[in-house]
Amino acid sequence: MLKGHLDAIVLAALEAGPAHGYAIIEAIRQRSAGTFDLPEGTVYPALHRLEQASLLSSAWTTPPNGRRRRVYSITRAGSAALGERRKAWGRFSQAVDTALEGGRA
Amino acid sequence: MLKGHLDAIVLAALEAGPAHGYAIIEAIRQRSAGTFDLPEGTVYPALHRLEQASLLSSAWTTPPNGRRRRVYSITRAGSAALGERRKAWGRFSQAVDTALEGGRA
DNA sequence: TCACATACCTAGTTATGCTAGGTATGGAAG
DNA sequence: CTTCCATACCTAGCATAACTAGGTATGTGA
Repeated sequence: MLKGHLDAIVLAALEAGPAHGYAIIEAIRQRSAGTFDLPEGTVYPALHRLEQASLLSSAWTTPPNGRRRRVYSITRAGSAALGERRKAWGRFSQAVDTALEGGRA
Repeated sequence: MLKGHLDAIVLAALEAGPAHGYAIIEAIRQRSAGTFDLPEGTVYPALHRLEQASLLSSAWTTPPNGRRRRVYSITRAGSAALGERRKAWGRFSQAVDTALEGGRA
């Protein structure tokens, strides 16, 4: 369970440049050092959600020798949202750290 | 949204000693420096869940000059589970950190 | 031609946190 | 003495999110 931070992770994966669903899954696996090996049923709905929210845009591509792919790009709003999410994650993880340690930190 | 880490936070709050629901809410608020100001509708069901799972035990108390209170204590299994949760949180937060930073960390 | 990897999708289940109510008592204020 | 507030407990039902478990289709190599 990714506990609500999936959106930020997907946005971050697309920050480096556009990619299609399968590649995003692979990128997340590598960027998290293997910890997040996400099933398609998790990622595809998330991509649709993010596009619905205008944080991503998508376009179908059919390269001459390849399969059809839906390539996602992060939008301006998506970059802004990612910035927010990163800050929110920082605050959240800090708070959990101190709560788990007894408030001593 | 506490995103699945509520149980660990509640267990950690009870590590210092038994407490009743209202006091636990207060303790969590202080231990998280005000970040987690949890509604009762979040905490009470969580306490019941944790007792159901034998990670907590409870007893009613009626102090001579006070109201009835249900005091929760962490069990042996609860302490063990808390240890696990702390480790899981460490792994999880580390993975999110690197995923958000681009895997450079 | 048969299997496998790539590539996409969705319906339905489950878990969990929260909203929005409700009950009851002790103490303070008027 | 009654009215209000803080304390203290509870639950039904809602919303969201991630995952399970399917399905479709195509290119590639055996």
